[in-house]
Amino acid sequence: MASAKKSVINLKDVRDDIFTDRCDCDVIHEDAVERARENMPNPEVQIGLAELFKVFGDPTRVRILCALRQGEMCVCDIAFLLGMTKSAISHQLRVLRQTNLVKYRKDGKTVYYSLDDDHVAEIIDVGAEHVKHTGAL
Amino acid sequence: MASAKKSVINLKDVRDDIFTDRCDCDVIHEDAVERARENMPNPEVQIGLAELFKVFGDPTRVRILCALRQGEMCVCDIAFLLGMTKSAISHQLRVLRQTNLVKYRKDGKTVYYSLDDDHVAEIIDVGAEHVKHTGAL
DNA sequence: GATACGGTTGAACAATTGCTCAACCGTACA
DNA sequence: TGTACGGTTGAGCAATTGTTCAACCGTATC
Repeated sequence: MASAKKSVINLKDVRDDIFTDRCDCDVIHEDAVERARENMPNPEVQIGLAELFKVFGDPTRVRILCALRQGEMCVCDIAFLLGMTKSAISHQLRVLRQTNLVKYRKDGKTVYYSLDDDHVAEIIDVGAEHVKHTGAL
Repeated sequence: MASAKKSVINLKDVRDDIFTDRCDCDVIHEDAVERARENMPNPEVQIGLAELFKVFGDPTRVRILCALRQGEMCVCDIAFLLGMTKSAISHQLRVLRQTNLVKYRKDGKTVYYSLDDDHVAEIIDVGAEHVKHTGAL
């Protein structure tokens, strides 16, 4: 839980999965497997991807990110906007902080949060485009 | 669970969250809240985003998608590549099918899976770029 | 100093989730 | 027809996760 690394997903476990052969079948198309193995992002990036998207994959967190995409806000503002408690929002902001998706600045009692990186907005936009395009709802 | 809609996240519950005021504080910056409320994607898109990213947010599923990004593969190939059982892979492929991220074709006993949409590859790429850029591991 | 308020935190609980296991379906081939 | 194999499925279990609740920290104001 409060492991040394901030990783939500245990990298070692996944590595074990990768290198321990638990497969219950033979390869049918060696060429396809070889092509995939060579061109896929390396395991570290794969796990990083899963961790990144996992954070985006919660309604509360993604709504917070959508809100912050429009400009910085304090915890109370976000709580009011989403109709949730400060505590619930603060817990999720902690996750977003630890994964470097938001940054913050303090001013007196107030803490202002904002997106940490242009990539974050970009990911939201690409995702939103897909959602609208497929109407997958 | 096996609800009428294929939604993993219950849209109605989130709507209730949105419109039921569970906030335990006052707005501090009305302008910021109003700006966010006006410019955020609508609730349907917000939930769609969370559902989409939730699917990407699992190591096994994202690795499957990374593999299929290099070309179509059958279940056995994927199982071998990831060192997992056909069953485990098949369960995850079902999720990917239901969310329209992969499509498939049958040929005899074999089922070939591939990405359903260019957006899927795009999302992987944008995410991978962010992961490499931040070194957030 | 006392009070109020923005914000954080940890424990606990309910809900969700991914894999395993065993059984099963369909197609191919002997 | 029987056997083998690719693939799917449902139940069950262990692990993870998001919210609530209560307590607490810091800063500002009286």
